[in-house]
Amino acid sequence: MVDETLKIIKALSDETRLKIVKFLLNGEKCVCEIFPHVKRTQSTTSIQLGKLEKSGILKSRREGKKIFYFISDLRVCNIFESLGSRKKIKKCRCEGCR
Amino acid sequence: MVDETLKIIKALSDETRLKIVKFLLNGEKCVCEIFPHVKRTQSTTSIQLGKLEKSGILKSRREGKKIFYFISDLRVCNIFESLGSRKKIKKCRCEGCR
DNA sequence: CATACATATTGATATGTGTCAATATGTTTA
DNA sequence: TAAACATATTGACACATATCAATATGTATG
Repeated sequence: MVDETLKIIKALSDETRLKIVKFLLNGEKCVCEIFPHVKRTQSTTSIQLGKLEKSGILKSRREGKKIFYFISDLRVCNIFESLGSRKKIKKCRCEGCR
Repeated sequence: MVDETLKIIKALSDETRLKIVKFLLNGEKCVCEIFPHVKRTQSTTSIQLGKLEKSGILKSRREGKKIFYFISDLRVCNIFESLGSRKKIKKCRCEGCR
């Protein structure tokens, strides 16, 4: 139980990754939208997206040349609510939110 | 808003610190109880307790020779609920819980 | 006041990881 | 199928940090 909790918290414990997840609270985005938003290189962003996906927080789908990422774990949304983020979650695609 | 969230998440993103905080969900503990529980050196434990206190998650009080640490931020308790920790929070001393 | 006890700090070390440029992979389009 | 586009991977590097043993600090007790 510590392990699973730690996995999720560690996945969010980096500025780039946290910004990505917060950005995705507005709905799915493709990589080409994400990396300018977080102000990181395309490669850096891709690496961090990979980690978020590996940890189970995000999922991705291909649409033509683009790949879209979206939040896939309700617990992540709950964490932001817990932390008093007043931002309304609009188009989160995770099971609990849609 | 990312900054404050990140601060809390980073504070919890280490196995030792996470174990400490989970342990303290049962109520305040002194250092001499904490470091055997997390299976770390007294010095290591003290360092991590210092970081948790600095981040605002914990507070401490002295009672004789011993120093007791306790959770002081409701958001931390909420995070564990968000993450589906079914453990009942019993004696948490943070504002929201007592 | 000297000693034992509880916790904090310091210095050294090892390990992890975030970042970027360059390159590779995969997909569409002309 | 060649070229353009979107994303992923690799290798190098710098930096952060978790850990421990040893020591220092602070508190009570005899």
